[in-house]
Amino acid sequence: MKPPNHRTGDTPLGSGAATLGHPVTLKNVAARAGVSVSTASRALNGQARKYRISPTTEKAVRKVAADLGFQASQVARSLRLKRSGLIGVIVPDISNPFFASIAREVSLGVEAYGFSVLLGDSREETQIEQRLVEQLRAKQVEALLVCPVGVEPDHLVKLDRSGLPVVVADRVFDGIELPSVTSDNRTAARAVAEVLIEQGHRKIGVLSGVRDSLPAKTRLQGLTDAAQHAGFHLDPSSLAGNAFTEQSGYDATLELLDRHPEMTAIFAMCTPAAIGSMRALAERGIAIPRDMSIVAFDDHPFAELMKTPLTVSVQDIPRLGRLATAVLLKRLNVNPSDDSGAESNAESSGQDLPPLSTASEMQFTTSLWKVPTTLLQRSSVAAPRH
Amino acid sequence: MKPPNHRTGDTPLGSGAATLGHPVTLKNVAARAGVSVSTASRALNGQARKYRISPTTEKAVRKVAADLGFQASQVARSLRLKRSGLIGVIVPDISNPFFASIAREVSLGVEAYGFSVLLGDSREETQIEQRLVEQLRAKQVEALLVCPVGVEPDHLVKLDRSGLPVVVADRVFDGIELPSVTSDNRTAARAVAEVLIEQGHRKIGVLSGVRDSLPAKTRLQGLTDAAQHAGFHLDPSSLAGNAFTEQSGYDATLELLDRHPEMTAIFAMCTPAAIGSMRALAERGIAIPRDMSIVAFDDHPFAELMKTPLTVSVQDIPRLGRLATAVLLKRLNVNPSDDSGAESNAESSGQDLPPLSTASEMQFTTSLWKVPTTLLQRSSVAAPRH
DNA sequence: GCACAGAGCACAAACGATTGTGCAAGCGGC
DNA sequence: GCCGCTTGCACAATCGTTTGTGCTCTGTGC
Repeated sequence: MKPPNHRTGDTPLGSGAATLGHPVTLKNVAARAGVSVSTASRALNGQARKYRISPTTEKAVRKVAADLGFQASQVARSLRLKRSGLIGVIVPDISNPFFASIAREVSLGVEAYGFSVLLGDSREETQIEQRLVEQLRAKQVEALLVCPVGVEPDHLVKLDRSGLPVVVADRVFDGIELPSVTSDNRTAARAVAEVLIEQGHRKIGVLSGVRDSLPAKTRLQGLTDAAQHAGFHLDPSSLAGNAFTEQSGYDATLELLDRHPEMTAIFAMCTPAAIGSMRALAERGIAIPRDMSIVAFDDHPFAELMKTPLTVSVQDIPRLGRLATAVLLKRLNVNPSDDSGAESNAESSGQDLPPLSTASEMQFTTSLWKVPTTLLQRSSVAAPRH
Repeated sequence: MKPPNHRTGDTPLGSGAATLGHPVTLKNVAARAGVSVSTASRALNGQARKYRISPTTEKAVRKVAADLGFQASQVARSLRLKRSGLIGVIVPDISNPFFASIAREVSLGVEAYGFSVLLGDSREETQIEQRLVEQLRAKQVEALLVCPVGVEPDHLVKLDRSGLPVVVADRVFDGIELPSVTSDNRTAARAVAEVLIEQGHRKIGVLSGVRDSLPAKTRLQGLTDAAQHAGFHLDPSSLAGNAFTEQSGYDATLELLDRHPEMTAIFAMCTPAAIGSMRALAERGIAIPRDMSIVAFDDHPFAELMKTPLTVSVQDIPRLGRLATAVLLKRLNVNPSDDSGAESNAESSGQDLPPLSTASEMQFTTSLWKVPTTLLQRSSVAAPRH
């Protein structure tokens, strides 16, 4: 009828992919193979037996498809199947290795099931986060993994209720009605605080992350636990900062130095804040650990290599990412070894994830999974000189 | 006819988004507003005037849409418009801040134009890279930014020829027929090499990245330039390694230490390799810079904070990312200030990008843009002791 | 009283896939 | 020779949009 195979057909030889413009469509394949579109579709989707397509025909279709370099349009497919194969991942800052690692694990983990990751960088701004959520929703993502920026999880809860599975990681909120994945911050905070306390520190300044976020609250809780156990308590005025950023750590440190000159140690709620703090301390000529001890939480994998040693509580970030991925997949009802998946990565199937083995609790709306942390002591702590 | 507004209609009050399942479609909106789908579509797309929809009707439609929380399905839209609004970004390792920064800039830069970024992590494997390319192609990405893994750009060139705009960054290839963005590696390499040479180093070991990649070749070239200028030349046997990875740096260092015990300095082609090298040196009890000097290229922003100081050539990564984004956008024919874009980020429009001001050269298939680098000297270099 | 213009909207055909169902052969049994 | 079963495939509806075209009014000029 139309001259469709003129262009695709007159390349030197029928082999190779489409040469230009001409998106190779199923219709083309079908025409060239001399069958109908439906037959072509079934032949290519392994539905040959089911719909009684002869092996001869099937092979013919496959050959033509291969020759033409046919790739089914996922958008048409999505429309029909109501499955976009897209998963949204929204993080506050992808250039932060912590979030990058999480994104990475999700990307690797879902790839085997034919999903792709749509990336969103909220720049630590709630407003942008919301815009991204809308943008990704419009793109029909099938699920969302969010490391929320701040303190407003409401729009996420609403989204989840409206049928789009949402999983939150790291920046988890208290009583949030969403499946969440985070580290065991309380235990970790206590452990890291005890390093200070055992050295005799009592005047401890805290560089806080977003105050209302669960990580911040829980880490504070762990510190309080440790203090209480050691028989003292922390004055609320020794808290400063309100963000998980380097800038916040810098500002908060200066603030604390002014407010509490007697301070002998700093408890940073994240590595970026610790780095900002170090900058501030360096500017004031305060040496670590001679004049000031410092401990922190590991938000990224380079802490190990930093010039000022830093005692940190190390999160198993890839594991956290894998756990989040597993939760996502469960919510998407893809049992590992379902689709074309089950290829190589057995680990992404949740085997190494204890909480997931109890697969029963995976039908939930609100559960909190925790990943254990380890303590890495480096010489950023000494006894106080005062 | 059908009872479509039964479900969407009986939520407590028409306000708020869809409560469950019911994807709010244009048809719903139209029905509720008492108009046809086409009218609804035009009303919502600002085509009211053009198609003589009365302002009354237009407002009514808008209101209903807002009430229902209507969001046009991008997949249906894509199908019709043949524009997916998707841009693929494929990098060897997203958890490497260098690539993460690039991905970030792309994500931020294209967001204003309604594009989203589909992320692919090739794990430094050509095979996976190719699989990802196919996967993203099927998802109908409108353009691809690739930081290729290795040495085979052919499939990318073919892709570009077949009509899918491809831009490559960083891991650029010699004579590759694709628009490329990279740093000015030759100059940078020369500068960093001269730091060694001026201290008297002549026995220099080189930790190479992928041998056939342009960054590796060009950086070697810069080193050779510097050597030649200083009146000596490098033995090919002083090269080791063949990947931009920490492992490669580690292995190559051990190899070189055995092969050339007289070596006094190391020239690492990337920071991960430098880090691997440091590990190897530490294991052998070799101190920096006392026993061995080392210089490197900045692949990530934390070099500044590392415990062993490292003299590096610093790439302006965000700028590289923005440049790549600008090239992408150009190839997509979105002039900044076209769409709903032109919001805030003036910088992403290419203003800060000198090579782009010459907008004429943007219609190309094969151009190489370079971003300047700076030199950051830190005490990882001392005079040789031998 | 009629033609005609413009306003205001509806119809229907795409886009590229999937899938339930229907239709035409071929073949064996009686 | 007819019925019925199997085989092998084609038809057509559908997913949710966009958009060219055509239809029906209302009002005006003459």
